[in-house]
Amino acid sequence: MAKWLFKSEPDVFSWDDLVSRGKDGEEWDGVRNYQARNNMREMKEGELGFFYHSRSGLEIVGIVEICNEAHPDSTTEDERWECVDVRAVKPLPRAITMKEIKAEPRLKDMVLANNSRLSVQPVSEAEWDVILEISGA
DNA sequence: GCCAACGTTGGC
DNA sequence: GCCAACGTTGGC
Repeated sequence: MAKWLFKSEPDVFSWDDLVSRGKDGEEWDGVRNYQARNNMREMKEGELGFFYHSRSGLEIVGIVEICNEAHPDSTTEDERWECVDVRAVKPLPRAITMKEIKAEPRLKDMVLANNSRLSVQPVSEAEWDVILEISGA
């Protein structure tokens, strides 16, 4: 199963906000970038992703699950934009910072470290495992 | 708060 | 179809 990573500014929508939505999760709306949208179209229900706090957080804080595959974004009439629904699964035992990711040779090719602008991105199985490992999971 | 990097827009 | 101008993102 593919792995993913979702970025959000904690001041706008944080991990705690997602946790508060419970098992129904939240629509990952507002994405207006084709690459990010295409990634969401690839997602299958039940796949997992990391939740990353950008800008004022700069760390991976938790694991989310895709609970609804791509559907039209309810926040726009523009039918180009689609989104998935995600729900919080569990927090990482320890948040992994951008600094740690950049310092870890095995994560040097991670999209997060190389294309800071992409808000929804794929994570390789190897990268996924390294993050869990250094987090102590 | 700054500004580099990136994506998008629109005039030609 | 090119590319300059513009707006936004996000690390620092």
